[in-house]
Amino acid sequence: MGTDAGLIAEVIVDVPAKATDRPYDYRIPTELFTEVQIGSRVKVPFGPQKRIGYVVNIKERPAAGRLKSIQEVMDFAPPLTPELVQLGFFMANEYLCRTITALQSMIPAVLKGTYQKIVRLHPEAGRKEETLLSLSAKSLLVHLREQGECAWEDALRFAGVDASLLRQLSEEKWVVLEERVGDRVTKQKVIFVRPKKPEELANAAASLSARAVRQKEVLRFFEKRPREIALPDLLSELGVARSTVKTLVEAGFLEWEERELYRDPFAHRQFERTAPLPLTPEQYQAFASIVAPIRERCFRSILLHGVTGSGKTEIYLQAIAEVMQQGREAIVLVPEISLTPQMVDRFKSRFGDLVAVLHSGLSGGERYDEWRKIRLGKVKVAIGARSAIFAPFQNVGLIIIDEEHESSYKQEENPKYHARDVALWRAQHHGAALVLGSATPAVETVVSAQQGWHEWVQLKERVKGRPFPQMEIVDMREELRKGNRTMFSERLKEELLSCVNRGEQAVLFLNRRGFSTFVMCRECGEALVCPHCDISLTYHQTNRTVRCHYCGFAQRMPGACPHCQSKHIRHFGTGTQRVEEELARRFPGLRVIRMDVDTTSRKGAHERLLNAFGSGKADVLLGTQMIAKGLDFPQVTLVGVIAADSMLHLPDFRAAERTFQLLTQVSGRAGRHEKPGRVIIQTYSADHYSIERAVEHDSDGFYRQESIIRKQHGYPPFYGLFTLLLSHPDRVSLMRQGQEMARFLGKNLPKRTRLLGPVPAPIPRLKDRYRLQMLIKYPPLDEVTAEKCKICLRELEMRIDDGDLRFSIDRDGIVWERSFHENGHS
DNA sequence: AGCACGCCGACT
DNA sequence: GTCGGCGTGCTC
Repeated sequence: MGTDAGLIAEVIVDVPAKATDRPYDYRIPTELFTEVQIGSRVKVPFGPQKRIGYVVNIKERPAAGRLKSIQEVMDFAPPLTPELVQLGFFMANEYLCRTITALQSMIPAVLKGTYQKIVRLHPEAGRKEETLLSLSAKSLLVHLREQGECAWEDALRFAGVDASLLRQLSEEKWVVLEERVGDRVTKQKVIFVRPKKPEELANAAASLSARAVRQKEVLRFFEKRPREIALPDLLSELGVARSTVKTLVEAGFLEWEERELYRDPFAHRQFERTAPLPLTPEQYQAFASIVAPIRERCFRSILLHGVTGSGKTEIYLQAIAEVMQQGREAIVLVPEISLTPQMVDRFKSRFGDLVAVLHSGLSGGERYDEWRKIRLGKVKVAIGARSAIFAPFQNVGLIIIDEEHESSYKQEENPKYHARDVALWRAQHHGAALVLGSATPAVETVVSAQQGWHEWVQLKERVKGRPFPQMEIVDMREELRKGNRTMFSERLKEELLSCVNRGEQAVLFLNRRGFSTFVMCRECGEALVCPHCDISLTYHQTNRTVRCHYCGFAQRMPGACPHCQSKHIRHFGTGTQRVEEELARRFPGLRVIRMDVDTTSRKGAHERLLNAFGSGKADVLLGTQMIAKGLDFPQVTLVGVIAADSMLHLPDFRAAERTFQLLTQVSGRAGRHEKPGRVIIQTYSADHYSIERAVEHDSDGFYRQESIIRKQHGYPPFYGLFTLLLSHPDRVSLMRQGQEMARFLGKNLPKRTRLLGPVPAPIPRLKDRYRLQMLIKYPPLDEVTAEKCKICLRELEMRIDDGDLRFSIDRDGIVWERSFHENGHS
């Protein structure tokens, strides 16, 4: 400790509290001079404790008098680059979150959770006299004898156990306090399977009993492809059980071997190298617009507005090749849901092992490995979901956001960033090209393109001149009048039948899972509501339960109304399970695959179901949201949307936009290959513009109309929006504090703003917490006012003294044209 | 967020 | 008298 000369590091400490959200100065010991860099993760003494922090600046003179020293540098290479540190400050300001929270969101989880603190029984503890210990200490020891060990946090849950007691017990050798590091082992054991005698596979198959269907399937697979394959891949590819393979190994037809290898999710897969495909004139023009800023090495953003099937991916691939030729790197963001093996394969096939893939299916350690390849410059392309925008490259030339309108680019937890905003910041920082690709861009993106902030490139043709599917609206009010009270219109039934009779496939889309949407008593009119959330419960037929889709609450379907004991309690509305049942009744023999959260929650189920459908094992694919995008099956010639208005009436200013996007995206699933496609849209709101414009393939018309409405109602992108959400376990306290906060805001918000609320949030109670919402609107393009709002909101947050009150702020309609670099961080 | 310090009630 | 409850305030 001392004040003498030397280098000083500014450190953001790993304490996500408002009081500690600022850099602290530490002396850098001479022996660490070369190791400590901006972005380094370090251990520092902080008050009476030792904590982790990130170096955000290095300077010569300290701000405070007495300085402590950095104790340790934790990694070989700093996990953050100076650019990402700067970005952290930007995000903290922009999204009103703690700097440490922003920085932590940029690195893989294994680096932040760093270690779990564990309390273990000391080996000597068994032989010691316990009588002198306090009651709480004894009860903890009893627990440890049973469990062996427990997490530090759990130990503290014992009455009377606190940190000082634990430390004392550790000094007296009753327990061991241990810091356990996360799984950062880079080796993995994988079993490989191969045929023993490839030439005898046919004979082997013949020798099996007729009942060994699965075994024969495996042998036939190897006949076609007599190479070795990793066991997990074999299982997921064929959907067979491990035991099936084991039987074949024991019978001597196959052999397997366990090998230790460096974890690489794709190492054992073979990729056919692909060459660039020739581009159509339209595609070439788009390619040229992207490549121009890359060659000039200056920032530019491009909205690539291309109809479904217009070949955007090939353009991305060729633009990336250009970037790599310059020795720069590319980041590709795709929505998690479309980060399918097919998608990844396309990139891997073109660029081989120069690609790192970051998706949620990876284990913590695998993710860390991929991330490290980026950090160490071993790869040139990073492809992944939202958080891949933080890929620690140093020389980015191109950032691509595919399906840029997707709501999954917005993070729902703190920091509540939008990957699009972060991408813009990084692209500006690097002088890179930013490509926003979509068939149905977000309204704000279209508007800012119209205002000239993005180059707007349209792709209006599908590759190989395939026609757009014919789209048809069926007005369900009309059906009702004709006496058809089922969920299928006559048109849909007709088309479904003829589609299946031609031997082709259909996709049916319904945005609600479960069997019915709500359960109501016909006697008293009360609906069943989740006891924790104030949301109607959904009936699930398979196990006769009612479930809350928000918190997971489930109970048996009651036999009588809990309010009036009447037996006349019934479910209403339509979910995927009910459609499935109805299909089975009306079309006996029809083979249906249902895909929703309930059928795809098991690992690999998603892929297996899609593979089954793709290989013709079903006539109909019935599903929710998750089947809307990215699917490409040549045999699909009919798409049916069972209730197009299911999301139209939600209390969300983006409801119309979402409906238009959804209809356009699902319609893109039909007739992508040689056979022409047809789309049937059932709705009770047949004349709504979002549905009409989608059916007419008139996106310009939709954006025009939607812009007018957004402007009229004062919504983004024509107004800026802060959405405040307050939640509290007690309704009365919440109401009172909501009123107080509104009064404070009313007094302190800058001029030119409007405060709306507080009103109950769209979900008024969630997981036993009541919720209130407030909106602050401010004029467009007015970043001065936005900045003043942020100051006011920070002050508001400082005034909260109720530990039970949770307060979160969402931002919308951030203005695009302002140069982020002139703002915020120092 | 932790953790120490400090100030009041109920126990040997 | 002291053990232990949790309010208050600080962390380079």
